[in-house]
Amino acid sequence: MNNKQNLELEKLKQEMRRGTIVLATMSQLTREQYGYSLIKSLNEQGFEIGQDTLYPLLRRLEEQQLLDSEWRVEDPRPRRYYRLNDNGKEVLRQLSEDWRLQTEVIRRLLNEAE
Amino acid sequence: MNNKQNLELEKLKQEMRRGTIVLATMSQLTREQYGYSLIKSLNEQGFEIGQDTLYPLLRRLEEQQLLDSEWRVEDPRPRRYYRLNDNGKEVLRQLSEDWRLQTEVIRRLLNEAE
DNA sequence: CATTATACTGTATATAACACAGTATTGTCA
DNA sequence: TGACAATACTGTGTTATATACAGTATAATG
Repeated sequence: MNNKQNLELEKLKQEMRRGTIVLATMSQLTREQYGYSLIKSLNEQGFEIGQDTLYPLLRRLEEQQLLDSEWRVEDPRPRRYYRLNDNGKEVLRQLSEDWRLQTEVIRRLLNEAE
Repeated sequence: MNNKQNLELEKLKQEMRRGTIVLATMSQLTREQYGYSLIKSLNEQGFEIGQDTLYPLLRRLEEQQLLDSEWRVEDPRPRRYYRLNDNGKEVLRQLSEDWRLQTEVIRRLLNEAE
């Protein structure tokens, strides 16, 4: 596999991860977190995500009224805390359900391919 | 859940499916298929995909030299047949592996969220 | 012979991940 | 004490891709 092909492969993998980013992020926001801790936490658990991706996503989720955020200045350093609201929790439930169904479909497709 | 929120939810689900489209499509192309049969086959197995999505994808995969295609005019009707080449099969293998790892990570994240 | 299913091609658009740049504060350790 | 790494964001592109929309044309079916 040459260099260009490897690059294409990486792009395809990235594209695959793309769809899961919202789900992975929301899954961690049933309890309150701030951006940096969220990145660390996801990375430690094997889900790679950078600032470049997370912060815009958080703002978008807030626009869509799925989470609430709040500045906290009492902390050792000012931080913005994020947490799913009821709306967001319901959406997370539904996305999780959809995810389960969808992965089952893919699992079958892949098995068949072998 | 009001109308606007439902729309947002559908958009998020769609976004989730997005990443799986290449994988699902490629999984069916270890054996030769033409576009229309591919759409039918995927839909029957629970994976929704339309012409709008599939044909541009097939053209892209061919550009990336992951599949070969060929017009067949002897058929009752002219059809373009698609099939993964060796390159594509290798990419499918690697994507499948990545998918397995990735879904395992998400599974853990979701369990933890409950 | 009208309608439905089949089987594509081509162009346009919206969205979201990611890139890149910038700002500023808090440990830490030599 | 002063440099450096880690922390903790904001703002503005760029690019790739799914999807929308439009169009073309043939085969089967009742």
